[in-house]
Amino acid sequence: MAGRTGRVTATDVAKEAGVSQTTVSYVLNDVPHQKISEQTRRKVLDAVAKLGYKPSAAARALRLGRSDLVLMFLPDVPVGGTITALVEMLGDELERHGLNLVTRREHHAPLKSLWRELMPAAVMTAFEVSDEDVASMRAAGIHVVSAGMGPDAAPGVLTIPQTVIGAMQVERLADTGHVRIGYAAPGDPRLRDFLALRLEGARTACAERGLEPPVLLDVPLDIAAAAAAAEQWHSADPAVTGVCAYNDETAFALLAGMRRVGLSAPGDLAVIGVDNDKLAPFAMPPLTTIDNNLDVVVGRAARMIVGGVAGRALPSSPQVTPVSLVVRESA
Amino acid sequence: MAGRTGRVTATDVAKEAGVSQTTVSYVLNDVPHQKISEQTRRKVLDAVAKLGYKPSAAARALRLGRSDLVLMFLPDVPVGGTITALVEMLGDELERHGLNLVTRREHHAPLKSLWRELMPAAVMTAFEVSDEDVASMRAAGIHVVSAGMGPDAAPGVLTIPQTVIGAMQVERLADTGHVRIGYAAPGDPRLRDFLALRLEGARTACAERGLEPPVLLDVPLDIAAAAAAAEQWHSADPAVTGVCAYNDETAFALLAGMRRVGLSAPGDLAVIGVDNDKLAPFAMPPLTTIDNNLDVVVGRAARMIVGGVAGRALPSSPQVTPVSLVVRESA
DNA sequence: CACCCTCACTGTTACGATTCAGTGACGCAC
DNA sequence: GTGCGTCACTGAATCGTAACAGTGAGGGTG
Repeated sequence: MAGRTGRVTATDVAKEAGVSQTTVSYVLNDVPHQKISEQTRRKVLDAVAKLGYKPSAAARALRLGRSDLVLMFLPDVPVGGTITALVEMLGDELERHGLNLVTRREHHAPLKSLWRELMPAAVMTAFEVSDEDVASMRAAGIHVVSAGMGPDAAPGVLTIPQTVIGAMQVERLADTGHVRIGYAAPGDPRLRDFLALRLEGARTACAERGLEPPVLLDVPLDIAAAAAAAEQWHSADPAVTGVCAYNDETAFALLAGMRRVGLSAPGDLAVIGVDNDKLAPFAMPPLTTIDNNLDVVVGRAARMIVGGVAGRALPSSPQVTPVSLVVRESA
Repeated sequence: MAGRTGRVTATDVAKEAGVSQTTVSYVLNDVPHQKISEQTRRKVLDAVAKLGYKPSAAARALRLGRSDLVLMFLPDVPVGGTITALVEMLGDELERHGLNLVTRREHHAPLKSLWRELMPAAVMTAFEVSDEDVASMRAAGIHVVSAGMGPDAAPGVLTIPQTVIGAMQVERLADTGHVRIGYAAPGDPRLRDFLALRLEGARTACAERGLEPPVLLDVPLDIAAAAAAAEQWHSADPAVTGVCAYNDETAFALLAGMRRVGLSAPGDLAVIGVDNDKLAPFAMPPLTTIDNNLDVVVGRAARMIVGGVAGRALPSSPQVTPVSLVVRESA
């Protein structure tokens, strides 16, 4: 049955079923304009089951010129948090459609080298990629789905509107009576791009409400440093009474720093995070935050990727994900 | 230069360099017993650079009978937390050696079907796999690295000793004067296997110290439920004064529940977690926990995988990862 | 009964890499 | 000057699948 390599091939199945290897391929791929009798189809399927045949992904990829891999390029941000969850969810979803997700950090491999090697069915980028790169990938028959973070909702681009996040934070604080707003930036410089957009959203929202622009301070993941920032906001004149944190991590650090210097939320300083971290409900006090609805993003991304691979065109309508406010007690 | 497919092949490089395609392959793979003159080598390398040639992973995989993919089977535990970080780190590490990590949940695809399709260079399993499966993978030339969680340190198996974690938690509590110990189990039934081992470790440690076995209560990720559990421990007779939490998440929930009913840590109830979550220092009070040193695990796993693929034998010595106590304030 | 279709298949090639088995050219020994 | 051994390459087979280009059998038409 199997050759000396031990692998069961389509030829083995053909022999077992008493048909040609071509027929096996036609049956398994449900080739549109090929008529296969029910009887033959059954024989082939039985042989497949009996021998436990699994087509070789490598041979298929070589023949088709593209693999069943989906390549995801990630921005070079610290591990953990939102992106990791996104990867996890997307991987699960693609798996259901027979695709395999492989992730890659932006800085490690220059885009170009990798996609030429792997010939992925699709590429998903979670950061800005040059139009030139996108064009050459598209030319090679690869479906490219981009996740933008800006406010620009280009057709076929999946957008998580970072500016809206910042704006929504400010609005919550303004709605609860705060007029002097602070912004807690993460220490990590790799988050610069995200920070810039969220901050811009916050600034714009302040302007729209007739408030001063937010007072920006770094809040690294360190209690002492966070405490210093808290004091600085609290003792400013006029005092900052509400702070937008870059994310929940930063918010946790800030809350811890506040405790260190005897400040409490939301009384002395209201704090609102971003991400709706699993631990957010257990913060002291429970953390009010912005949920970026990753499940929606993942669902859409998966649909665009799977659809694209199946030959359907990308949606031309903007794909902006809604973000939502989760009110708890800290703001 | 390139065929009608647009792809630059080794044949294109050969033509450009004025040598045979075989020679190109020899140069690029540094084939041991083939003598290639420096001049020819240079010509080939120049042509490669000029054309931007990248070997096709699919063709290589077909020929070699194995791809550059590393397949990782994960237990079906909730997303987030330790395992996700491990995947992230391992992916980065393998990438440095030209390998691509693909993850798969235990429940989705039965092991067998996937490895036959992908012909991975190695398979890493983070849970128990039947010896039969391992044997057939090994027979197919795939390197299998298993991460066990039990106390058994089989040769070639990477072990994160879950029992030691539970024991270490108890020891910390006992060392700080606690004699009546509680154990906070997570609500999620999918964590059952891990729970059983950690709990067993805790039980054994209690016995060795001459303490009663730990009082087990469920602490789901819900403040009210956690509060109830906290009161139950606190009002027991004799009272439980120190609790081992299944992980940091559970510990956060417990601490939040305790606040709800006016109990504080470590005074009324000392709490010790597991995982050394990024947010652990910012808990109220800062969370004492067990660090399972994932970086060490990842380093070893990567070394075993890369070594195995390169043909080196697996280390025969036990590969038990040290876990360590991180003392903060909650216990 | 010659012609053309459709049906239900089969023979063969191509995808792009690795690698076994040569093959001239050259040097050296006897 | 024949024999032998390196050296530095090249030709061709091979991996397993997809799909193009047939092919014989059977049926309907004029």
